[in-house]
Amino acid sequence: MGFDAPECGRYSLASLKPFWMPARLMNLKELASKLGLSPTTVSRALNGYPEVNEATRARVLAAAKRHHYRPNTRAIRLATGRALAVGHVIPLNTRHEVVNPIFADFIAGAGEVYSRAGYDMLISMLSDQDEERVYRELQSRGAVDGVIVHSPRLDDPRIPLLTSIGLPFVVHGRSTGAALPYPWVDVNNRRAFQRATEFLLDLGHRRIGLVNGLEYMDFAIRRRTGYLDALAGRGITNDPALMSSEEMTEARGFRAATAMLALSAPPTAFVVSSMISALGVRRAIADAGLRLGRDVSVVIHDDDLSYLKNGDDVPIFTATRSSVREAGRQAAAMLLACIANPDPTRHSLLEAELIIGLSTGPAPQRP
Amino acid sequence: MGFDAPECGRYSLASLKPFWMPARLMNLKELASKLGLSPTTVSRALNGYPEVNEATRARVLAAAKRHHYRPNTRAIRLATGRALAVGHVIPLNTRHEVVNPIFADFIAGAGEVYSRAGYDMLISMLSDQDEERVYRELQSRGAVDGVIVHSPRLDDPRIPLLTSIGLPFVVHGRSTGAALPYPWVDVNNRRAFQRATEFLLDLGHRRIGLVNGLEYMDFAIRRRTGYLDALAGRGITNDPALMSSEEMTEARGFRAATAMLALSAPPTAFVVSSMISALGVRRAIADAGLRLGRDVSVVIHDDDLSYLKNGDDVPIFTATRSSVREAGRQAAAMLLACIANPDPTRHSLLEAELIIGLSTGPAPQRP
DNA sequence: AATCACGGTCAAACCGCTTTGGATGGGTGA
DNA sequence: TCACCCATCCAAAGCGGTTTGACCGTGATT
Repeated sequence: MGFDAPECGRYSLASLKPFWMPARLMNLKELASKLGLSPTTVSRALNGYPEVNEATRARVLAAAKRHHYRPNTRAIRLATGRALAVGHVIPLNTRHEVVNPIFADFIAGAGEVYSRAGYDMLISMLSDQDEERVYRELQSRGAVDGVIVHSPRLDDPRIPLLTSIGLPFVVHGRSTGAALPYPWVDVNNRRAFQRATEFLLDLGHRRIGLVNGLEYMDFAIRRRTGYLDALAGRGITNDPALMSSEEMTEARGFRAATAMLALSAPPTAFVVSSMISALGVRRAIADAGLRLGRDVSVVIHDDDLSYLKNGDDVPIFTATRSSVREAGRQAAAMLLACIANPDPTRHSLLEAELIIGLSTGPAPQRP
Repeated sequence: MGFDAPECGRYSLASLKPFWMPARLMNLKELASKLGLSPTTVSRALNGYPEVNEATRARVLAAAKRHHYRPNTRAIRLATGRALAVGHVIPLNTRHEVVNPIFADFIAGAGEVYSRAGYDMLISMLSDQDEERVYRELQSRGAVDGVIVHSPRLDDPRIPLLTSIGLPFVVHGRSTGAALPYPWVDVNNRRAFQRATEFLLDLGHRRIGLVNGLEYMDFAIRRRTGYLDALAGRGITNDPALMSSEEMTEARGFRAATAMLALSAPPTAFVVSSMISALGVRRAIADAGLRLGRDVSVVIHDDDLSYLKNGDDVPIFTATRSSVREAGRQAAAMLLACIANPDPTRHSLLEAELIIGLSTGPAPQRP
């Protein structure tokens, strides 16, 4: 308590003043006494309760504005018992500490909804080992009213955990094998990849490579299922050499595609799980002396990331597109709804849109 | 208050129970009475105050662990007057709502530091119009103890604003023209780009294109200065047709490089402000039938983003590399220091490392 | 033996807001 | 005229911690 003396010689004390003396803030009691009213009445006036005279309310509102009064969030939180905040717990891939690239756009969407509702957004990123501890603490410290669960895996342990400790949550994605019902927002990954694959089949491609994400992630499994369903629908047996499952980075995409293109019967097309992997696939195609969209076709899944747009006007890649920012908005809205009125049966399944870009064309004639 | 009845038929009420009945939590008073001690003593024991018997302290700690006691953050915040939280206000480019791609890695680094210090990290993203309002509210609501200022512009108005309202802050980057001293963490952008350009000059390149970010951003100006300094140092006059300043997206990088390569005297090398733009530059080079690293050289600035690594083992691009995650760690640590003991003269200048990749080679002989 | 210092503990005030349970007084209906 | 109602407003009790100031034995000091 009380600040230490500054230990800087170069700058005048005057110019430093604001650093040492934060402005004293107006509080309820002071505002009330200025108005000659009780704190009770002022509080009610500001919060729109009916039992206060409209003339009084107007006076109060005017005074509040004039004195730049903002109720202290800390006090509100304690008094109401609500945190007025939600948490996003972002798992970092333990081995490489990779942040999921869709994360920024997702929370940009979610943040819109929270700020409109007067909620704060808390982020905690951590290696996935101490996830359980973090969720428990978030709950017992009363830091948040609910959380978003990111990057669900198969039969994800976080779902029973959160359910049992009674912390409201919404999952971004789904978790195959979960025993309990839980609220979620997800893209129809299976359908998207089935359509992408069928689109290539319709163009005459028969050997189609899958460059997928790591298949302990739920979405990656669904995507593979869609890919396999499409092949099976045309009576094509799948070739394990044409299916890779890796982290979704440029380098891994490059490596996977290079390996497949070196096969004696190389693929004439790829379905790729992410924009970033696809950049590596594109590089592999170029390095092999082939031309994208003519010699080799590529369909990607496009999360419509703001900093990695699939082209300005014409899409570079043909893609199944689904805005992850919109998913963020929906998940946030659903979480707020769950906080107000818990109901694990809520969910929202978003359909991806197939957009045609420059990266696909008919299968080349001579194999 | 009080939950509404569930309106779902499919699931048994038992399985829903956790959704309706969050577990009651242990609090100080209850813990104290279980121990036959006063709340005062228990509080002091847990917080390591000296005036409590070590035997008592041990008892208290054991009981706290046994009952899974966590002090309620809301109460601590109110009682101590500290928010125990810091804010990151992320400006969204108003026109396109683009999130800065380095953001995720920066806060991953910052988050490490905060969580070790027991601080929460609050994110708010918003169009840059209502920034001022947000900072003021963050302050007057008492939601945070300090903030990180992202993406500073020339003579950024946020610096005098925060200084005057007395909210501790650290800038990630610098703001040319600021009148007051302020704490910052930044990469030596000028030096990095000077070295990158000199490296290309040493390889014999004479016409070097600059694909820069938008030059109302402070870092972009410093980078251009470094580029120009290097050219001037060799007595080369710069050609405005070889300098572009755009949003750092793949498509813009592609466009800028394509235009330069179509000049009658095209560049034989590029200095590129970001990994993402460089992907577009690479595409432009390939589309022009040229080969990266042989016909055309490229040096990029690499923020060492976790999801967009510059190659797995060998760097794809020659680059000036500086980890933005490390910058996040430093900024966070500095902010915590400023909160504890304000001092606007703190700063940290990180030097980028020049790493040689596959994208550079000697200038081709016949121009 | 009386005094002092001190380690260990506690009661109570406080942080700034919400909310419960009255109080007050003018208007109404019988 | 009197009881009753309703519109307004307020005092005080939380919320769950921290922190101040006081208290009380005990061994050391004089």
